[in-house]
Amino acid sequence: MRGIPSFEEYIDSLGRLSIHLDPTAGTPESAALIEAAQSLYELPEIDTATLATWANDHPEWVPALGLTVGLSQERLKNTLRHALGSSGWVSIARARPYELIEFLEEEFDLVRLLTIQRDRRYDFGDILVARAGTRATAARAGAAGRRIEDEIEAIAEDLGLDYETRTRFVGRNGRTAPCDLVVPGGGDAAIAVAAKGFDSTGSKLTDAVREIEEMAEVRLPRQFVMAVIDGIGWKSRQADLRRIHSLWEQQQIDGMYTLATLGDFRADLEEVARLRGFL
DNA sequence: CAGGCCTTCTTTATCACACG
DNA sequence: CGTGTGATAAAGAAGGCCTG
Repeated sequence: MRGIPSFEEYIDSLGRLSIHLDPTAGTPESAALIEAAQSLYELPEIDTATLATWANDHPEWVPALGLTVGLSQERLKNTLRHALGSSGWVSIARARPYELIEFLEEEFDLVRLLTIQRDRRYDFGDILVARAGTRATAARAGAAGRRIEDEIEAIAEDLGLDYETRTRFVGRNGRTAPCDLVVPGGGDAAIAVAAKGFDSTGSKLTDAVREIEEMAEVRLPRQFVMAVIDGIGWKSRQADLRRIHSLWEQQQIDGMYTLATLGDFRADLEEVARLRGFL
């Protein structure tokens, strides 16, 4: 047996896993996009009718229209699922191309954006900006996440409650669980609130469910647990959403709300706070 | 700088339909 | 009527930023 290397030696032996790719190298995906762009470029006229025909002729190129209005492939999927009932743009483009284009037009201004971008000349700076795009989307993600948190915090603030945000609360047997808002504080929690908004999908939604299950498990009977859950990402993650909903049905948590029913949230929060003598 | 957040990418399972 | 294939849905892993 070899001896155990020291921690420092281990650290020094860590290496890079990913390989670096030449950003100018082509891939099958980029080739398809270039072909799609060329095809759009050659359209003699751009309007909803010609685009519907185009989409119907090339269903697999629909993502190019998404990119035109600033929708990545994943966002396109989730948006279509929300609006047209399915994330499958191929089927949609084949069966109801007009509906697809009308939607992109009304919601995202497709014709205008395509028209002005198609004939524009792009320089080196534009390319660098495009490559830096992932950074911008990550920043947007953070902002979207705080949206719900900010909303519920504003309500607690407006009601004049003492509260803490983004912390853990203590439940039975001294066990703790995470929460996004707690009244009046994590150490003496009476009301714990989870805020989980996702416009995209992924296993993070499963993690969010696990977190709420943890809250339900740790809570004392007298502690009130509420969850504000929203975002179109849940439409592609219905099994996870169902798990939260059944916690509610079984009264393991006391309330579940979307941004649209935040009025109920406020009313319930106020009622419980009054009951506990915080107001 | 650990921990938290959402999005993107990848893989696996399920479904629908054409074909022989 | 079984099978194979293309497409969608669902699940899992990774990436990248921000905040306290």
